[in-house]
Amino acid sequence: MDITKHIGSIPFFEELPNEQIEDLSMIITDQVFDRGQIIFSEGDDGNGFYVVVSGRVKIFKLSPEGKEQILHIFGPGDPFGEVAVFAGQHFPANAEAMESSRIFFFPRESFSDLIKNNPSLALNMLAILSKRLRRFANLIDDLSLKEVPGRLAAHLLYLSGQAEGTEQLELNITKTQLASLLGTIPETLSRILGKMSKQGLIESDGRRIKILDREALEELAESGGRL
Amino acid sequence: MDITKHIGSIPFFEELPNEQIEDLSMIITDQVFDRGQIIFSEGDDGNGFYVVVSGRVKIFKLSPEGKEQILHIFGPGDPFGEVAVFAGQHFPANAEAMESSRIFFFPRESFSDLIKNNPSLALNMLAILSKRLRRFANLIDDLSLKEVPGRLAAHLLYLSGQAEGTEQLELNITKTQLASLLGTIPETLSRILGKMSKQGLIESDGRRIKILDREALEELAESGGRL
DNA sequence: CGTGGCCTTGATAAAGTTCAAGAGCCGTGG
DNA sequence: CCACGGCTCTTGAACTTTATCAAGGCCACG
Repeated sequence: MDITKHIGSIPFFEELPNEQIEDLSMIITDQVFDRGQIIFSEGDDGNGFYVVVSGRVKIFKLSPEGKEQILHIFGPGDPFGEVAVFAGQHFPANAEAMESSRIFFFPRESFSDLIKNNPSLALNMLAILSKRLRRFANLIDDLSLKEVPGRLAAHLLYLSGQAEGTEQLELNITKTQLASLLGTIPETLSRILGKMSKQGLIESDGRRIKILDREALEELAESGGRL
Repeated sequence: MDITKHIGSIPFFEELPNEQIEDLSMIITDQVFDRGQIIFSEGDDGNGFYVVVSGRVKIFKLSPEGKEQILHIFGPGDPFGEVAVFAGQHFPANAEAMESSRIFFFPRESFSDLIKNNPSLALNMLAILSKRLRRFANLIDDLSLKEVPGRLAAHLLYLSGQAEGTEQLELNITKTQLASLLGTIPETLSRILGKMSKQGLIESDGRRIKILDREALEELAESGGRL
């Protein structure tokens, strides 16, 4: 098995001495999930956490009527479900494989033992949780203070920040999912993309979006914006 | 000074050996903030974190037009601003004293040293951050999936859960602040409280609110609810 | 080639915000 | 002691944003 290789390449475990990586490899469960398969559901007992090895996983909440709000989309190297390990017992949201994905599972006990002996691991984990808190704070801010065009503008700028330089973006999710990520519905998203195109802010062709007027987008994102 | 006594009584530091509490007391800055005074602003450099000793502190985001979304309200024993210590450098939101408050400040360096030697401290911190993530996830869920009546119902039930048993609640914040906490504005909150009263779900008199029909409220909170 | 998912567009309706005005409350200072 | 200013809360009316419902087009995959 090449499990140890995989573990070593998870950013989060990088600094771990080989010895401990081998220990880890003994307690890991290695699983593959098909596209659409549920990894865990809100309220399930969480007796460990997961790391994406390959593929993508979406973390989301469901309203009683079945509408979903996506909280995160995680890819290779990203841990998820850790909240259940440190606070309380059950998962606060649902996790589903967006495509065929390989996932490592780390049982709670062994992991918290590990942390007790590895302060740097704890600090890593603290950094990860802190970053998520920060992102959530922004999302809450956006949801309550900005309207959809503002949220979309902010998101596009965020994406272009990732892929630095280029004004040319490629969505790696469907527009329906993007809508859910922005806290709205596909119809509304579609209309707003339309308006933005008509006003020359962007060019939108399927999953390809080109930023034409970055300043105007920034203005929109800042101001909470109307179109 | 009785700083050590105060530190010992912060839940979070409880398990710390006396020695280290004394070490801590050497590096703490002890400050008093008046009502309305800003403790830090979004974007400020965060070279440490805070703990409320007495009083109350509100953590919030501001829209460019000045509308605020309250993220947390913290009281005695609650730490805040830790995100800046573990992830990145600047504070992701604003902090303001809601009343005259005594606050301890812990410089980043010394605190992260401390954590390196105290795994249980790290675990405590992880638990705190995890709980906040969980609360945020719920808030996001509410904001995007529920309408205001549903959020209000959920919040009232949450409050009554705290003060266990009684159906009689006393808000300890203004209705304007409650509106901000729910992601809406005072006018809307006022109207919805009015409707709930008319329909016999609650009785509302100033800051005193009495739950008359708990089941109906639960139904509202569950279903995302209309009135 | 048909079926299902995804995307778009239109008409309609609901929820919430904005703006404006007024009432109640409280602490300060004349 | 009373009046003033400031703040909170409430209510009404107009308006805006967004969701809902319905229908049609497109594309990929079996």
